Amino acid sequence: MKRTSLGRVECPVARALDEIGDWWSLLIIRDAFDGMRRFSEFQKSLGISKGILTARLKHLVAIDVLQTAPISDEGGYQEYVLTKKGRDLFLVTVSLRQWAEDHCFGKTERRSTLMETASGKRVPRLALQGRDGKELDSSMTFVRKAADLDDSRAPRKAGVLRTAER
Amino acid sequence: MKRTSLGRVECPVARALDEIGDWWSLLIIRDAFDGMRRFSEFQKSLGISKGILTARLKHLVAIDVLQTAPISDEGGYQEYVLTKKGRDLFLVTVSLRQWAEDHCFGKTERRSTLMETASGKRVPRLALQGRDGKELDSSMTFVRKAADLDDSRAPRKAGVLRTAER
DNA sequence: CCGTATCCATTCCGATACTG
DNA sequence: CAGTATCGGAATGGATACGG
Repeated sequence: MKRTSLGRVECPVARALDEIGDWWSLLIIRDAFDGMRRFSEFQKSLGISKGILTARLKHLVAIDVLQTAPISDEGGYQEYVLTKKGRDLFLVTVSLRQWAEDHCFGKTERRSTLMETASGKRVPRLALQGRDGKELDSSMTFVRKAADLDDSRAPRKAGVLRTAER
Repeated sequence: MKRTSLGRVECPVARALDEIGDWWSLLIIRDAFDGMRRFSEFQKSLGISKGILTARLKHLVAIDVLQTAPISDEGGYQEYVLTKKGRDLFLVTVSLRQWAEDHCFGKTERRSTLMETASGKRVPRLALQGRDGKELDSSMTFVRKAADLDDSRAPRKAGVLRTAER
């Protein structure tokens, strides 16, 4: 039996994962942000098998995250280039990167770093600002279901979240 | 043969995906942000099979994204609660959500919405600000490899990115 | 209610060989 | 170089039955 499809649910998080939530897609996209465009570049960088890479590239092209373009000086081959939809995944990769920097490395382990070209310094932290300009965290938000769309009155689910201290 | 492990690579994006990059983990975490804590709540919400849910919850506890706590009024059962590491995934879910809102829904399709409790309005857009206060996109950044850490001089890879117009 | 155990189909993925 | 084809092992995931 096939995996349950998340393509038509109302939650945007689920839809995103349905499109790019597999093990390889975001890594391919990361490499594309890093300037890679050719089959062999991806394959070498990722250590992925050719068959899987072919399948993933096809999928990413199909959902318009990547776009193929002919390589002019070479015989009939394609290169894979990010579309607008693909470039818009930038903040996704940044959020993952910053989370992992905080939680997935030992003190002494070295890691690659995202740098700002203009200043030559590290890219600042991502932050979600509320309407009042202060930073929002999850406890200050709630999800309104699509069905409640017409109900412009307030948050039934606010304050529901209970989490561990640490 | 097993899947290549990404647990020890130097790229934080890869490490993040190694820990939470499977099909279900971020959906479980999304539900946890939504206030769910019990096995049956997750199972019902996700339509996931019990065996897989068990495996995923165990994994998330093992990597300290979720934490178990006894349910006081009930016999010996556990509830699953986000840790700090888990709560810090908030921006990851927000970035995925906003991307999918932009690119994965038809004009007329309804979707759930992340709301700000205080104002009762939609959560603003996530944005990455550069040092100068202006918004950064991928073309204004580059990745410095760990090996280049001591080389504090500038960007060799800046401007390498080529993308499609659309 | 909260899982565990088992079964089975599908999918994933790496390895390799092959083609233009 | 850029794939395609095929193989086989491993993991995924749904369904169901069972136990505490």
